[in-house]
Parts: sequence; structure tokens; C-alpha cells
Amino acid sequence: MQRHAAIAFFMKIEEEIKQTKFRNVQQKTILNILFTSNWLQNKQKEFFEPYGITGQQYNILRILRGQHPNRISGAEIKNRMLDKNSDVSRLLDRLIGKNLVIKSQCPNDKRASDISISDSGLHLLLKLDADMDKLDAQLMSLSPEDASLLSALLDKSRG
Amino acid sequence: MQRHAAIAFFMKIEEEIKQTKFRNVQQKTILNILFTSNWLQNKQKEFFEPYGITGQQYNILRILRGQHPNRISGAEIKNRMLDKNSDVSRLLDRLIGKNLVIKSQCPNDKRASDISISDSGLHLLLKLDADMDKLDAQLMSLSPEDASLLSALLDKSRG
DNA sequence: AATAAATACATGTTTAAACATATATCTTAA
DNA sequence: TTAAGATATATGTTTAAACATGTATTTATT
Repeated sequence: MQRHAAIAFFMKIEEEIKQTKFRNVQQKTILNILFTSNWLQNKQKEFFEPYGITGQQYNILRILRGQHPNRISGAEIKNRMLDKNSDVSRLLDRLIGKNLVIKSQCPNDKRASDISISDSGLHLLLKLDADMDKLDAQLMSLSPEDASLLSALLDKSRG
Repeated sequence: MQRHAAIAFFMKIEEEIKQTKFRNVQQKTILNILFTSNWLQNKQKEFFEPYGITGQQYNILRILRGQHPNRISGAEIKNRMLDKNSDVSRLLDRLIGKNLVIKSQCPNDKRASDISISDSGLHLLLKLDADMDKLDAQLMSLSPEDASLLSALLDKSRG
């Protein structure tokens, strides 16, 4: 399977999973979302690998930077995550182990924790920032208009 | 968050992950695909749970039924899977353990295995068939036209 | 024919996901 | 005020994913 730099080229889902018949177009689209998500995650993994983090860990760092210098609880992080089943507790443990995140007890609510991104975490994101736009373009070969339409359809699909 | 049966209703990705700003619309769409994929997988898991299989296992059974009564190799199954990183070897072990799948050595190529779905596997799929259209409709609240458009945009997005 | 390279699959090991349960704290309501 | 319920997080356990490596077999090369 070869690609040419200048010619827009892509494989349809039928080719990607070698399946020509579907129960209905809804099923085909479901399979396409699942396939594309796997495809995106594999590309992300390659990208983040040299930085020693996973896509999920990047997601948490991004959430924390969005709040910086405020702190948020683990539960609030969970609310903002893509995968609502994430084991935030141990994900944070790993980020703390890498000194990218800081955890302290919340004084107002002793059950809760105050999480924030560390200087080292901010520094890592800064290094990444320069390449993120490139990554977005690489992962999503659509015009802004088409990307908007795609996003709107996804929202609607979960209705 | 309550829903009404008759009124089309959905939450936008901004609400789902409590994020209003994105680097660009491409990033927003990437996050939306990843979020929607998790959402779909959670719904599928609920659906398949009473039948004692996972979505990934269903996917393999479906592939095998598509070939029935022919047999295919593990490598060929991998080619047809949604997640190209799947550990097919041990996924098949689990399905064999449930007597849903049969494995024998391929006579032409002694490295390869001949995999087929068992009667018990066919019977399970038969039970599922009746509900699959309902599941598709539940997981994909789009008209055929919109679903087609969404699927085409996903294909193009990977270009 | 002999060797190198590729392929199909299995398996060992490390890591993380999934699921349940536990603990401390906070909130609500009788 | 006190018990009941809810919440935030941690942790134990089981299961599966990830990654590397091994082995037999087949294909390609010279």
C-alpha cells in the first residue's frame, strides 16, 4: 500500500477491515468510529513515545495545565477525561512518579486531593506544544469545515 | 441529565469533557472520535455482558461466521479486526475455552491454524441477531444519510 | 541444495485495565 | 445530634493488554 504526497488518498473502512457487507449503514459507521479511534490511538502512541508518556497521561497533563495555577480534585479530572472509566488514582500515581504532577490533601475536604501540574510537567508540555499542531494535522486530514461537520455528526450520533 | 423519549437530545463534546477551548477544530474532532469510541464500547459492553462475551470476541465470531463453513487462519482474522494490535492468539484461546470456536492445524501450511466457528458459536450469534439491529439503532442515532456522511468523513479523515 | 529471510503462531513477562471492596470524610435528614 | 447515605479516593485481585522473544515452517535467494 503506497501513498503519494500530493494526492489525497485514503482507504475506506471496507478495505481496512476487509468487510463488504454490513447489517446496515449504522453498523458500518459504528465499526468505522471504533476502527478510527484505534488508528488515532496508535498514531498518538508513536508520537508520545519519545516523551515517555501515553496519550491518556498527556490528556491529564493538558487538563491540569488548563486549570493552572488552580488545583483540582481527582474526581474533577475524571469528569473531564475522555474515558470515564479511567483509574484516575493510579494514573496519577504514575504521573507523580515521573514528577509531572503534584498531589496534596485538600484542606476543605479531607477526603479529596488537590492535584496540580508540576514545573517539570509544564516544561514537558511546552516542549510538546510546538509539535501539537503538526500532530493534529497528521491525525485529522480534513478541512476545518469538514472537521466541524464530522464533530457535529458525532455529537448527534450519541443522541 | 435527563432525556425525553420523543425529543432528540444530545450533549456536545464540550459538555461531555467540560472543555470549551481547543487548539483547533481538528483537535476537537480527534477528541470527539476518541470520546465517542469509549462511549460506544461502554454501551456494547453492557449489551454483550449477559451473553458472556466482549465486543472484541463478538467481532471475531462475526468474522468467522462470515467465512463459515470455510476456515481461516489467525493472521487472516487479525487482518480483519478493528484493532490491528489484538493478541489474536490468546483471544482465540478464550473463545475456544468457551467452546465457541474450533482450531485445528492447517494441512497445507503447518505453521498456520484453521479456525472456524463452532455450532455453539453459531447458536450464540443466532440468539444475538434478533437484537443487533436494535443495538445499532441505540448506538447510532443518525438517519442512514447522516450515518453515511459520517462514515465517509471518517474514511477521509485518515487520509 | 543450502542458507537466509519471512511468516504464523505461541508464550513469557511486565504493565495496565477492570472490577470489587474498603476507609475516611462529608452531607442530609429524622 | 446521630444515624444513613453519599462521596473521594485507595487498594486488592483478577483479567487482559503490551511488548519482546522463541520455534517451527515456509519462501526466496544464490
